[in-house]
Amino acid sequence: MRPDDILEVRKLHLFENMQEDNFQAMLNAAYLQTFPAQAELIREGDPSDFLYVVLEGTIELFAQSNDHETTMAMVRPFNTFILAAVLKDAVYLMSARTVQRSRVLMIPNSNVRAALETDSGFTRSIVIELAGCYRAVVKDQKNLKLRTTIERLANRLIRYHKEQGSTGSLELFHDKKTLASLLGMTPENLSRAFNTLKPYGVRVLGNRIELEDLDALETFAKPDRLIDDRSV
Amino acid sequence: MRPDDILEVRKLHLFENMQEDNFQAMLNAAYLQTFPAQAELIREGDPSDFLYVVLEGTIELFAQSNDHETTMAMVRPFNTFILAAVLKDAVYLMSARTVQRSRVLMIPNSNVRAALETDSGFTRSIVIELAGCYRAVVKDQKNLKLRTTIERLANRLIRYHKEQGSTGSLELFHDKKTLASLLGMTPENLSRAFNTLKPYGVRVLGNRIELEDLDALETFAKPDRLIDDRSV
DNA sequence: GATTAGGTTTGATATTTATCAATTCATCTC
DNA sequence: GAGATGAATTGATAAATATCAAACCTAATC
Repeated sequence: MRPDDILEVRKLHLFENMQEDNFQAMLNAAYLQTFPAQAELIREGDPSDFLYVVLEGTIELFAQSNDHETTMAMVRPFNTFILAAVLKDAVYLMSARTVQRSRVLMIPNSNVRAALETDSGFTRSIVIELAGCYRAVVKDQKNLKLRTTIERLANRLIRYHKEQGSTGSLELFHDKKTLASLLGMTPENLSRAFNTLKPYGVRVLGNRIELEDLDALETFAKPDRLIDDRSV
Repeated sequence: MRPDDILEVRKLHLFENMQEDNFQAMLNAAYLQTFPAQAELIREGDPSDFLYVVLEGTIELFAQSNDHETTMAMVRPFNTFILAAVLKDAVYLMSARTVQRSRVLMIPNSNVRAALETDSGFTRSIVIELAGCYRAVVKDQKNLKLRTTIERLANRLIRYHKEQGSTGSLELFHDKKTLASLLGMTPENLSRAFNTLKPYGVRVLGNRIELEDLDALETFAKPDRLIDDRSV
């Protein structure tokens, strides 16, 4: 494992309150793996074996039922995924695959839960992390139940725009098919939703989106900090 | 506070690993309140002040945005609500109101978080509880994104039927308007969804629903343990 | 027991969203 | 540069869901 990777992992909120020796023990037990694009990391229904930390690349969390598939979330560095399944020692509720070639740290389930018992700083961090995950899903659910597809797209564009420095344009890090699924709609509808937003200054240039009239877009989208603000 | 209430609270998974003196201290700081029907307990966007434990009655958690309102969950004894907001010391993401006259234990935010720091048994229970809450919302989201309204209704009926002892009939504990919102549809559509399920042996008698052909209903609903099984 | 209020159902219709098929576009390979 | 592949878009249509209005039912009130 590269020294600056260790540093990055150490800086994660989840690990920053952990005692140094516990952190080292956990790292020693962990595996660092690089996966090619489109590799399946976990499958829903399987018992949880590792806690995953994304160091490089992008991971798609998705779920299936009755021949339908939907994207639940995209995980980018330096975030963890499927923490809840590990803590409850339960089966995964979501599957995970790489989008691009990705580097991932895998910490065995048993080591995470051992550290949970012995390191109170780690335990407190886990509580905060989990509470944050919970609130993120609740916001997602409000987004789904209270907005139309077009409103969801508009607000997502505003969010990405802000995250990328409010420069008047933004880049989509996943293809439109995935974005559509993430927003709970079909690719065809996403395409039409972009057209509907044209009068509000939304220009689509492949993966680059230009927002030429942010005020108009925000008036339309009516962003709500209790849904869209990741930090709340 | 009645002795058997204390006993019930003590038995909650959230408190069962707490040290006796910490539990007593927390209880001493808590308020026991009885609210009439339709009383608003908390409003989304307000800073969190209490952790709530439902001892009697039913609480509806709901959210609003742009003149729309949706029911997020119904909380019955003996469960807690808005734990995540308290732990993060953040604003509420959901509002809460009583459905019927309800008795509720209110533990001040600061006492919960103090106990979190000092009582490691409590901290571990919180981790498990939170992880469970997270997984419940993830299941909800899969339910919303992967199923039609009619499938959601069918599976919900099967779940209530099982929870109530699989006697061939079940009772709805909330009115149909609320059930519709919980399932992400309008009351009119819920009514029509019930009609659509008639060929599968679903009989509606006010708040009582009879399932006369459970096999047929399950064949239609295709229940999925990774969505419908509360214990997974 | 008549009256009222609110929940529920039904009917007619509109809107939203999905599906299917065809076409365009971009990218990669040879 | 031709061909092949898959994503993205467009058009036509179907299905799902919401809306609006009216009727109906039920329970509470006076």
